[in-house]
Formats: sequence, structure tokens, C-alpha cells
Amino acid sequence: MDKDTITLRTKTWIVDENKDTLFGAGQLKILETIERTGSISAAAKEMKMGYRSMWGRIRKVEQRTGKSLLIRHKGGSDGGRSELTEDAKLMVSRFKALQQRIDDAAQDIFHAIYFPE
Amino acid sequence: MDKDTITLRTKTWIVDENKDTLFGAGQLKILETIERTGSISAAAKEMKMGYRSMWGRIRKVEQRTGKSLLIRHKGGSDGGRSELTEDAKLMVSRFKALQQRIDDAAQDIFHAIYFPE
DNA sequence: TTTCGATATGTCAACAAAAACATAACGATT
DNA sequence: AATCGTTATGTTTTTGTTGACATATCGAAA
Repeated sequence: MDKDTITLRTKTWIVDENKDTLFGAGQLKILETIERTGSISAAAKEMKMGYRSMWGRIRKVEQRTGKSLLIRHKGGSDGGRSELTEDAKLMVSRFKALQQRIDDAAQDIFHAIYFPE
Repeated sequence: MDKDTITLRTKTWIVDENKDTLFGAGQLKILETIERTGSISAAAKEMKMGYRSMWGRIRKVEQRTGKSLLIRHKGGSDGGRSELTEDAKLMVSRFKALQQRIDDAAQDIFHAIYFPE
């Protein structure tokens, strides 16, 4: 139990009444990357995951929350692009704050219990 | 995003320098059940998991922490039994407190961000 | 009206984690 | 020394999740 080698990890996510995930760290990263890159496929490439699975994860959240996360622009010379809806932007900013604050608190508690001075 | 239907979930665990799990909710429950029932096999039966996998999970933690979690009594008319070492008892009580306090804090933060009055 | 890259969606393969199966060894009690 | 339920451990199946493959559609611009 050495302070330098052991680490606390936490995971935080939001579920619906069926315990299905509505939002978590994965969704957060996906949406942030889409916002920055401008499309699902570019985001998938950057995150080194398949377009298919990224698309599927987004759809799941959309179905479960009943809100669309992306404004899709299909076709065009550039093939198309996607941007976040206002709902998605809210989800991102809220969850980011949530995650940050929970992780900070968790680390404090961890140190207080495991390494009191 | 309805207060009555969405829920925050958190997971907390401790890892070593290789990110391998040293202790988590699963180990906690396993050790608590062994302590109460008096043996690995009884605990496995109660938790509806195989003896083999429970035994393997305990061994992993023992190998990674370098501490033995159980005092094993093999053989005898009753077949044998196992009890927790002092190290294991400490791990259980510490982690239980950790988990509880982190989850409480997480719920507070969740409500503050998602359902401010 | 042809092109091009992105969205949309079904299906199938691959890999990992957990469970199931199978024995061997152990030792206090009878 | 025979018994019994437990510990110990290797091997094999099952299962579940992730990624790979395949294909159709879309529509602005050339």
C-alpha cells in the first residue's frame, strides 16, 4: 500500500430507470471530438474507433434520452458534417463539470483515508 | 432529464502502477461474504458465482498486493474453512468507508449540478 | 447528372472476461 | 484407513462487447 504506486480510479455515469447509460465519459469524449472535428467520421478516425460503433453509441443515447445530439448535414461536395445540438452542448458542459468535481472530491477522500499524515 | 428517472452511478477502485485492480467493490463483497459464511465455497454459492472464479479473484489481489487475504484451513471433517487476515479486514473497512464517502459526495454534486432549486 | 465523402444501418468476426467442468490434495474426525 | 467438504488449479465453454466488413443513401458542387 505505497503512496507512490497505488492510485484511485473513479467512473461516473448517468443511467435511466432501466440502468441503461444515458451519458458517461465515453459519450463526453465522443461529442467533444465531433464538435472539434466537425464530423462523426473524422472524430472516429481521430479516436481510433470505427465509425459504426461511434454512430451506434450516439444513437443509443438519442433513443434513450429522446433528444437528438447532432444536427446532421448529409451529402454535399464535402460529404456532409455534423454539429452538436444545444441539448448536446448542455449535456457536455454539465457532465464535464460533474466528472471533474466528483473526481476531485474522490481523490481528497482517498488520501484522507489511506494516507493521513 | 427527469429527476425521478435518471440516476448517478459511480464506481471506485484502487489500482497499482500497472493499472491492475488491487481492490474494488467486487473484492469487498467477496471478502465480506467469506467472513460471514466462513468459507470460499459457501460465499461463492451465496453469491451465485463459481468457486473457481472467486478463488482466482482473491489470488490475483493477493499476488498484486503481496499480502494474503485469507487464513486457509484445509481438510478436516467439515472440509475446511477460511477466515480473513488482519490485512484483509483493514482493506475491507477502509474501502467500505472510501466507497461510501465518495458515493455520498458524488450524489450531492450530481444534484447540485443537475437539479438546483 | 456525375462525383465524393459523410451519414445510416445490418451483419459477422474477434477478442476478452466470466462461468462451467474436471480433478487432485488435504486433514480432522470417526 | 476411510470419509467428506473444502481448498487448489488447469482446461474448456459460454457469453458479451467491440471492432471489422459491407452496402445503401444523400445532396451540394462541378
